[in-house]
Amino acid sequence: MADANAKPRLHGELLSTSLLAFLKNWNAYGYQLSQRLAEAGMPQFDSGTVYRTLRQLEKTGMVSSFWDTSESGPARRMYSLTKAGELFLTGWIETLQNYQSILQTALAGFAPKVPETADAEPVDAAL
Amino acid sequence: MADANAKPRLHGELLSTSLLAFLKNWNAYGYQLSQRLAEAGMPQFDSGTVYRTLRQLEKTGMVSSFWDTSESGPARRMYSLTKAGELFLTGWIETLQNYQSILQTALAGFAPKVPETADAEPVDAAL
DNA sequence: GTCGATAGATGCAGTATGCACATAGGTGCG
DNA sequence: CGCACCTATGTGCATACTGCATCTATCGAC
Repeated sequence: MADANAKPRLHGELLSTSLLAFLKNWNAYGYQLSQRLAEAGMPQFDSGTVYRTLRQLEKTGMVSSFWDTSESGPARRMYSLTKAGELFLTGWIETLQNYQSILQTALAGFAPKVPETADAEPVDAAL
Repeated sequence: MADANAKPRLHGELLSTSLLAFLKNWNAYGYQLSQRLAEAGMPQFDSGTVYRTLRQLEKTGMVSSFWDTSESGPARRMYSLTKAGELFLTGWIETLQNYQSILQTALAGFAPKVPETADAEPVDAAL
């Protein structure tokens, strides 16, 4: 999962959140979302996973979809965000913001309140 | 995975990154990290997963550890960040920052550059 | 008809995860 | 001592998620 020279790759909750965010003010279908994410500079990820994630989000009521056959070409499954999805998205945004601020705190010298725990001299990272 | 009333839960890369960040200027052991994360306001997560993740990070060379028996009580596995871990961490921080900015863009009215694709009027999220 | 792009989906093998439980050292107490 | 409880780490198992390859299908161009 975490390989030395592994490029960060989005999946799981991050992918879900991305998709919901893109759908916030935009109705789109899987192929489109997959492309936009790639264009947006996200590390590329599996389109199969995108489709499956979307179906999952639908199953849990975060998005709703219908087959769009108005355009020519293969039918598209158009997705749109539901109220539940919006709420869920909001929750995640908050969590991520909180997460980032904790990360920053941890990186900037020290972590959270350290009661009386070990002193732990800033050892020169061994390898 | 994404349940309507599911509270965001950290795992995967997010958990790995958290752990590495905490270890950046601080040597600590699993139990400690688990507690700090909880105290920091992170959604609570499985301690078993934390331990396993730490072992994994060690296996991939991100952290190194040794048994600390200096204090009384059960032996502790003290972890410290390696050079590789620092690099990996840096990469992830960047990715996450990029990720967040994309999220923000998507949330703030519209997503990434939309070439000529569907107009998609800002439909009032159906349910 | 065949090639390529679009659009979505699935099978499979490998991995990650949550939950419950196991192990063990140490302290406090009657 | 016996026992409860906290610290500290780990494991087994069933389930879920993931990446990769592959499959179907529609349409336009040649």
